[in-house]
Amino acid sequence: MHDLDETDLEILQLLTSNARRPYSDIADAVGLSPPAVSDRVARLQERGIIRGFTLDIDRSQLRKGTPVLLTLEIATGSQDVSSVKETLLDTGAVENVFTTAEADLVAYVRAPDTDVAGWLAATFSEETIDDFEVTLLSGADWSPNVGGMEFALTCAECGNTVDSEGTSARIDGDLYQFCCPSCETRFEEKYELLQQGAD
Amino acid sequence: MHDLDETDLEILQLLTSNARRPYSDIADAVGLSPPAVSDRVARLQERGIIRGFTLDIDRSQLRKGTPVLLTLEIATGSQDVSSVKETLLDTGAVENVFTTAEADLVAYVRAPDTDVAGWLAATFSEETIDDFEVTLLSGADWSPNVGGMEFALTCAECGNTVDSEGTSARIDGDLYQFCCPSCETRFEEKYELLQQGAD
DNA sequence: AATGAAAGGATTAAGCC
DNA sequence: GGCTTAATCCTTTCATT
Repeated sequence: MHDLDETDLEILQLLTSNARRPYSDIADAVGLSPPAVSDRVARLQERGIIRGFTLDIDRSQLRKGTPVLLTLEIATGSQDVSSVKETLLDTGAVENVFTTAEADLVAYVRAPDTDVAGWLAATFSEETIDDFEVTLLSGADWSPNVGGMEFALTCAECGNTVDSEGTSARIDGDLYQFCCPSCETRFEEKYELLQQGAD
Repeated sequence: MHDLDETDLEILQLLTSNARRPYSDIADAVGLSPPAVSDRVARLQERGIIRGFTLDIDRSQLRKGTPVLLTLEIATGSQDVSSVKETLLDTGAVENVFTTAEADLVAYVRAPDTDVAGWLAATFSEETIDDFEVTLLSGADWSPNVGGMEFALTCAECGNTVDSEGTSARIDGDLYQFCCPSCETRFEEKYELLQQGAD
C-alpha cells in the first residue's frame, strides 16, 4: 500500500469542491491523463480515504424541527455506545455524532418537534440513557473545504506544511509526514524515548 | 418558485448516496428523461438546497492530531461570533461549528498537535475568547444518508410524513410542508396568534 | 418534460518505462 | 506499478416540439 502524494491531495481538493468535476478537468489541473486520475480516485476509494461522493445539502430547507446539540450519557451495562450511535444516525434526524473519550455521545439533531425529551423517549428505552443535556442551536456550519490548505500534510515534528521535499515514515503502523529528514530523525528519537518510558 | 416534490427528494437521495451517479441512471430510477433530471438538479442548486457536490472523506487518515470538541465562549465586544466561526472553518483543522442560542460556539477540531490551548492561542488573540472547554473524542460520525427516510418531508403541524396528498405554504418567506389542509389551517392560525403576540 | 443530434467525458485495452 | 495514447462507449447538453 502506497502513501498519499501531493497529486492525491490535489485530486481530493478538486473533487471536494465539486465531486462531479470531469476527470479530464482534473487531469489537466494535476498534469495527468484522465485514466490516471480515474485510477487514483479508485485507489483512494479502495483505501477508504474517499468514503463516497455525496451532496452538501442545506437541510434546514428540508427538515423543520429544532436544531440542538444533545449530550447523552449512556447507561453502562445497557447496549454499547456504538449501537446507540448507529440508532441515532438511523433516525434521520441526526446529522453528526461525536463520541467522547468518556464514551458519552454528542449529537447534532434536528428534533422532529420542539419536545426533544419526548423524541428521545420515543427513540430509546428508558434504561438506555442515564442522563442527557440539550443545547439549543442557532446555526450549524461545516468546512466547505474549498481552497486553502485543508488537505495539506503537516510535519509531525514541527507542524510546517510538507511539500515534495518532505519525507514520510511508518512507525508502529501509523504513517507520519515530515518536512525534512532532520524532523523525521528528531521525531523518531522522541518516539523511542516515549516507548521506553511506557515499558 | 416551485415546491419540492417526491421526485426531487428521490433525486436528492440518489445523489447523496453517489453524487457522481449519471443523470441517465437517475432518470431511469425516477421515471424521467435525463434532461429533466438535469433541470431539476439545476433548480435544486439555484434554490440552495443542493449547496454542492462533494466528497465524504475519512479525514482521520489524512490529518493527524487530536480530535476534540471545543466549546468557546466568545468575549462580548470583540469580533462578532460569526467572524470567529469563519476563522475556525478557515483553519482547516475544524470540520464542524455549531452556534448555540447563547452565541457560544462548539467546534469539532483536529488540533494539529496535542496542545489545543496553544493552538487556540495561536489562532485567536487573547481578548477574543473568554473561556473554553475541551472534550477529548474517540470518534466522529455523520449520517451517510443512504436508504431510509432521511429526506422525507414532515408536516410542520403534526410531524407526520408528507406524501403526495400533502400541501405546502410559504409563510413569511419560509416554506412549510403539511400532510393535509387541516394541518395547514391550524398551523397558520397558530402562526398568526404568535405574530400578534410578538407585536 | 420528451426527443434526437452533436459535443463532451469516461473507460477500456495495448503498450511503455 | 503506474503512466500514456487511441478507440469505443456512454453521458450530457442544446435546440426543437
